[in-house]
Amino acid sequence: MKLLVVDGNSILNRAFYGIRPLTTKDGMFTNAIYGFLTMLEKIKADTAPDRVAIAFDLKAKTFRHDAYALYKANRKGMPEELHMQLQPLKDLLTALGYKIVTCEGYEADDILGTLAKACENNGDECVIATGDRDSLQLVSDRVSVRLAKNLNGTMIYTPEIVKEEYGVTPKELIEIKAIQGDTSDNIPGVAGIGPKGATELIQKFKTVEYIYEHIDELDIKENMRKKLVSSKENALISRMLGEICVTAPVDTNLDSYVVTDGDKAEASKMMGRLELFSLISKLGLDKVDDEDIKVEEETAIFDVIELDFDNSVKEIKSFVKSSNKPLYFYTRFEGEDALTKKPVYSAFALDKKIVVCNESAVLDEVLKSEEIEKNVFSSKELFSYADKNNFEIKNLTFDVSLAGYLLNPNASSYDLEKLCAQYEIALPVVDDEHEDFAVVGAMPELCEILKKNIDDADQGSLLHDIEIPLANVLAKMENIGFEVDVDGIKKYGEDIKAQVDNLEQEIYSQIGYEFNINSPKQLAVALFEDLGLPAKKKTKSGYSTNADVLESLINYHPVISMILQYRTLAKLKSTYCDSLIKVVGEDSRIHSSFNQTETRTGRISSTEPNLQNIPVRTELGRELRRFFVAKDDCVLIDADYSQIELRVLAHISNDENMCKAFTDNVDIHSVTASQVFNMPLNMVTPIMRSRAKAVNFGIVYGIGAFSLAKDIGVTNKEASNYIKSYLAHYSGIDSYMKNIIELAKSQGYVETLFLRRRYLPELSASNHITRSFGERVARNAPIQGTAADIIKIAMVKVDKRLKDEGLSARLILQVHDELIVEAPAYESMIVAMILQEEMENAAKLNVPLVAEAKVGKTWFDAKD
DNA sequence: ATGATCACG
DNA sequence: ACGTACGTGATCATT
Repeated sequence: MKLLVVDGNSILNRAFYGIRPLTTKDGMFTNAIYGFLTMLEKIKADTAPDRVAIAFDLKAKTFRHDAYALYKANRKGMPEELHMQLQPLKDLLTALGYKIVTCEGYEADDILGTLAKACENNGDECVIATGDRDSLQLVSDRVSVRLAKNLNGTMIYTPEIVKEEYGVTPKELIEIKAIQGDTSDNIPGVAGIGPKGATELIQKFKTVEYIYEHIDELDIKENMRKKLVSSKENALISRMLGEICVTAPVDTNLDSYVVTDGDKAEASKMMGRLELFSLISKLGLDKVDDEDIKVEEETAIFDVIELDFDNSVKEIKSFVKSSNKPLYFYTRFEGEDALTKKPVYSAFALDKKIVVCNESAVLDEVLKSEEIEKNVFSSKELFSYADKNNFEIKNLTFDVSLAGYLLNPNASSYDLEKLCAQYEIALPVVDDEHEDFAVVGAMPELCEILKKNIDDADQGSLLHDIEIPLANVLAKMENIGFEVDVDGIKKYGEDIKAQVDNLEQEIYSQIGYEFNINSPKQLAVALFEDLGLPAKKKTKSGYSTNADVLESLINYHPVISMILQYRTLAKLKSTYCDSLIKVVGEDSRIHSSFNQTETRTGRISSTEPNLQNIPVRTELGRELRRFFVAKDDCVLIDADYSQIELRVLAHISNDENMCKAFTDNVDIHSVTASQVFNMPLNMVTPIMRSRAKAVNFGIVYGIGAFSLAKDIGVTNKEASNYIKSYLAHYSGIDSYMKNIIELAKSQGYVETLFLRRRYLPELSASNHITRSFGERVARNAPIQGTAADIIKIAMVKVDKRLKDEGLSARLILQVHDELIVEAPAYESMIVAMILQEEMENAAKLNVPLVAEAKVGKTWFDAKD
């Protein structure tokens, strides 16, 4: 029989500190729970126990020794964000069928010791899972300790391995500790003797007791004997404190620790509430969960019926007419990319009935109908479908995924299942063959809750006037795509490949052997071991070889600049030539996907391929933009905002000096330089301007002197002076930065000018790194988010203007502060005007918004 | 699957 | 004493 004993508090601690903070929407921390359960699964998989006991400390006020209580009292308690996870975890473990063991007046350690001892006595096997080395003293022939070093690394300790690592038997570890002490456990030990001395003494004399009994006769160096004598009392107390108790009054009958079925439905429900959806499936709870909740909540039973065109339309129309409510439906799309995506079926939630139809004509009929008010799951896919089939969608009033995103942009996805779980909406019961459709039956209720929450957050306009219309614009952008010159890219790629090959050979000859330059690990060996160059920065898995580090080494060895060059070119080749070519459609155009529910700030993102990070900063990289072209007889009109984030900052903070700078339309970085360096504008040098520019960026990101110093290559002190001077001159920004944190703490979130929210649970973290991150985000999110809102508004307005004025020009790309339109050459002037006008008038700020449009045959030409 | 690196705003 | 700017996505190597 094999018993697994888990040191609950210790593993919980590891999980909490080892996993980045995860929280639910309303700020409940869940990272430790998540980590604990993940680790528990791993431990079980590794050790295959027959029985499991999970030991926790009680919130014990009494300890078994008074002296111990005194020492322990100094120990720091758990941080609140860990403590709040403790009871939910225990409840969850119980629901999962585990036996939790606690013992009044004893610590988890003692429970481990007692159970381990019991196994030993009965001839059973025991594995102790902990993160705490204290338990190593329990190791024996029948007891092993599985020590979690960090999230990935674990060590199994047997008596042999303890001996190997410590040079003593497990029992003797207690003796060592008595002398060496342990500050984290407040065990004093012998002052002046550390691990080395303690180990030596115990290797020679085995026990503390023996040492003190024969203190005068033993062969010990005089100064060490002195230390031992003067700390005798502490040593004896320490000996007592350090030994784990093996006689705690806990149930030692192993059959009490069988893992039962527990209450899986309850467990799954609890995890749903904690928004730990990935765990539900990881623990294999999916199916059980749904049904049990349904029964418990007495949810309605829905019929799922598959109908043909005539009957579907009949049912839908009669529902709409009689219920006087919107139509709720989900359309399933399948396909590789924007062009091949097709509707497979649509499922409509009617009264206690889900009508499924795979004839797209039904979908067409519904989408075109002005009478049918539509609540949908993903409007972008529907808009895309309508666009491809040349009709317009009428009366689409609600999009579940967009609403879910606005309410909590921190979530990782917004599918119906997840949203229903998050908002605790029970799925209806349907027959076995139609389980997949059950979520559709929950849509009316889900929409009701989402709408209420959107109203409560005052986000109605953001959803209806910005995001939903934008979904239509994005869908059209995806469908149109961006024409590329494939042959041009190929030639360019071949040219680069030749250079990469050359560099590769040269690097090999410089280093003296062939290796994979793309492997940071192998490169680190080559540079820092074989060439003996100084390693500057460490990463988790070794020495960093990033561009910063390499640049600092550039004068040490000629191979460094070759490697830098190699990296640049290899990236250009693989990401921007080879991969780009693979995603060019039959129509010679690239159809990127624009994701509207991805970023936490409100920006859109672009994937497959990402067209928002096409090179521009280096000359060679920028060349690539020559192959992004307008189609025959057309041109590209590229318009970008000037300093939109700083203008937004000027508006939000209403800082007098910064607002004036923008109103006067003067160069903001020069003005900042003159403020920071305290001199007239005409005395500002290019270096001063570039430093001031870095400060401006830093301020937007939430700034720290260290990072600013690193960025512009000045001392920490200088950087901190810049910041001080900046905030003194822009006092409005200073007070904004202070106030926004207070506001964020008190309301739990920050918001943009257009009421887009971002929740900031990090602000209540006790870990200062996490908290500082939260503070930077609190400063940055309203700025970046408002800028995102503004360009979204501009996109909707530009799209409408182009249509209203009967132009053939079309928006094809957005890059955060830049819009690109493809238009017949003869429309270029009017389009440039429209772009500038709509972008500049997208929002009314305290400072003017400025946008500039340029025309060219290729993206390269239209960019400057 | 995760980390390191590097492309963009 | 800490570790260090905000937001993304793709690639390659490695586990």
